[in-house]
Amino acid sequence: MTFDPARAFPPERAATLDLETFLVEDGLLTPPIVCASTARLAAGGVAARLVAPGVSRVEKAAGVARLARELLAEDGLVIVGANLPYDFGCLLAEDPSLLELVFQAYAEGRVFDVLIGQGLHAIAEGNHGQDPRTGRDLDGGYSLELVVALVLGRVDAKEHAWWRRRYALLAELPVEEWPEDARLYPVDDARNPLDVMVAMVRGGGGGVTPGPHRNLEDMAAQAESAFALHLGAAWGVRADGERVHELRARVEVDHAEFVRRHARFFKCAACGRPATAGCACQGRADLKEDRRERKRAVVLAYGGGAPCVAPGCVDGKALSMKTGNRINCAACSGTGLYPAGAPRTPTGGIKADRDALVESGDPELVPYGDNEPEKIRGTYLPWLERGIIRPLVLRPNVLVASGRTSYYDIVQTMSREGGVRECLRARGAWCGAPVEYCFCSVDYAAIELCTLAQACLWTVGWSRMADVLVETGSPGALHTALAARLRGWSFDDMKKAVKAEDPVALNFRWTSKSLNFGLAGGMGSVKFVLAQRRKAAGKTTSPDGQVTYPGLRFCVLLEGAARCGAQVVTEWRGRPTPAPVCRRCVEIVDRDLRPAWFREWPEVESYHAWVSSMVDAGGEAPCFVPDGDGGWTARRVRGGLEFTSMANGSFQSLAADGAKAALRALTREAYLDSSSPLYGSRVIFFVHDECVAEVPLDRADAAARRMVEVMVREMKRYVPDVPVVAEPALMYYWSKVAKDRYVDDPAAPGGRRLVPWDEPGEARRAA
DNA sequence: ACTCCAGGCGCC
DNA sequence: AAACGGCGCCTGGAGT
Repeated sequence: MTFDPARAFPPERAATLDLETFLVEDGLLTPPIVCASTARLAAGGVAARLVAPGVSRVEKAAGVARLARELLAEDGLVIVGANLPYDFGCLLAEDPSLLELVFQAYAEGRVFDVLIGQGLHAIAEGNHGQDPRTGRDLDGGYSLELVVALVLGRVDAKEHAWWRRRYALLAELPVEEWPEDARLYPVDDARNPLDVMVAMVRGGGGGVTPGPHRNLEDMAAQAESAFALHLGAAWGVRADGERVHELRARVEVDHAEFVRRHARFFKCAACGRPATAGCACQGRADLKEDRRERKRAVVLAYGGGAPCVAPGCVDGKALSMKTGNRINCAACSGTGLYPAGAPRTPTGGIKADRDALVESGDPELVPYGDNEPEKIRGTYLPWLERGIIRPLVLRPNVLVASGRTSYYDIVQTMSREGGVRECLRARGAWCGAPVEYCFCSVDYAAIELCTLAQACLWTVGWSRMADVLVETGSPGALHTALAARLRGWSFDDMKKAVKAEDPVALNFRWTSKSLNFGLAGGMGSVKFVLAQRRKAAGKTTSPDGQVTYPGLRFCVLLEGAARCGAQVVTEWRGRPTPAPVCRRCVEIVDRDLRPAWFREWPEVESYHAWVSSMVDAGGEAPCFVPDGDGGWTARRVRGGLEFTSMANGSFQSLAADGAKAALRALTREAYLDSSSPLYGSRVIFFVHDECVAEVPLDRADAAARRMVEVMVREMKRYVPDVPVVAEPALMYYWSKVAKDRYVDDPAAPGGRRLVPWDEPGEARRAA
């Protein structure tokens, strides 16, 4: 039976809801309501009206809440809007008694968000995040204005928008005294989503994506996920002032030292003079990095140095074709040096990233490449500092092309090292919270291997990876099993050796883990070697102990080479490599490791064949979900894919969909189910396979156990034939190194109670 | 002063 | 035959 959007979301049973509110500000995502507007289809057209009864803001807000209650309670009515979680968030702040009705509407699939609808359609079309008229990337997701233009072809969506950010001024005035534009704008804003929704489900819009839209079968899940994300985002997260200040002090010291040591790579931000020369602005302007100098150093370190021979290039400068200005010569990236042997960027520039510096072996460039404090200083600290006085509220984006989520904030990309995450602190008396909380973080173990195994069961019909998972019940066993095979040991021997932290065993397990995570998506030998020489992948010490390399060096680890990179290649199988790379490492991977990996998981070859056939058939991938009958179906498709995107996307989207289902279930329970140990907890944010919640300290153990239960249960609905494991940790400060830590407690299940693994700030400092 | 882009880099 | 993917933010430099 095919899905019919006009049956699932009947326009004749739909009403829009849109609020005008005070402005969102730091720490507050649910500002006071001023008025609402609503629209629905009526005989001969659309009936839209403004709701702002009475004189005072409080009267108006109460009227708006009454309207919302009527709409939510109307049997079968579909609520339509743009970014509805925002409106519901404001409503719930105004009138918490609406909570059950809101969740119920979501549970019944009666919430239709036109922004999500446009994203879903774009995913099917293979142009998510782009303006389909121009192909250019969208700067901040889908807005109502954009969607109205794309679906209806109307460009007047914000015609009366002058008042949009000024409704606070009208809050205490009766509506009769409002300017006409202020009365019209909300009505437009209610009418537009309804017109859009009708086109999305029936077709007939006048724009470039006139409808009917594809993928709307996934609307209910994504809309509720958006609501769950928004609730967590509005709750927000606090930063610990003392830790942030400590971190700031530390990185400023590090930064000053770094600039002093590498002064020749810095120049005055105001006048551009080298930091070493001094200038009139000194002390008043910041220093900034001189990219040209950085690239020159790379060219020289990689054996270049002759003058650039490009036509028109004089000391790295050439004349712009457009403006005639002197700009950097494209051939030498402005260095004025012929870049023989230097690593290059995809567009032909000189690659001067950390890898290029560190691998140059140049005694000055190697330490210059290691500038971890810069990212902390420039990216993480400014954000953390906003969270000292007020909570950091987040701006989630429920749906990206892969089916995963993103944030227009940095929560999903917080550095695991350097004490950055550890600045986020669970609320408690220290910040005036009425309840003591701790963080509970639960993440899935190797979930994308579990979903890969499930995808293979569906596309290939069998999976040795699934067999091992079922046999061991442990995703980590996939790494151990491969390590055992690579080393020629039995599984049990490898397991024991790893537990005993035998260095050889650990090397093999690290290597295996990397192979398992990289190769399923179609990664080749060269990129694999390059990826594993990143700092985060560990480190490798030469047999004589004289050199320690960042990352894994297979020539050293597996074949005892004295040095990595004794021979370097810039071309492999007739194609240039993204960076110079150790020949022996590539050979080991290409000749031994990669084939061994495919022998270990032979289903992947067939899986890749399935991917190839789907790419050949048009590049449209089903985003699998179980059909409840042992097979799969697709609630969403993703178009425009090539081999590697589809090879990855097919298990990535399954993991994303399962994790989102878990997020929804956790959120429902935390808000609605007073009998659950999760009641009163708040799932603050979501990092693909990890849910981070604030849970009341007095029931943290039970809440954590329940989070694990719910997350496993929900993921199992998406990954029915493979075991799923979720691992909890409690902590006062967010951390990736947090492990589950138990104390004996006869009253707790199993006689032990999960407790925070770290200490609250005061205890830490005293210690 | 502003926008745009490439490059770089953090996470899963 | 061969092929990791998915994000968003910051910076410096070019263009306007």
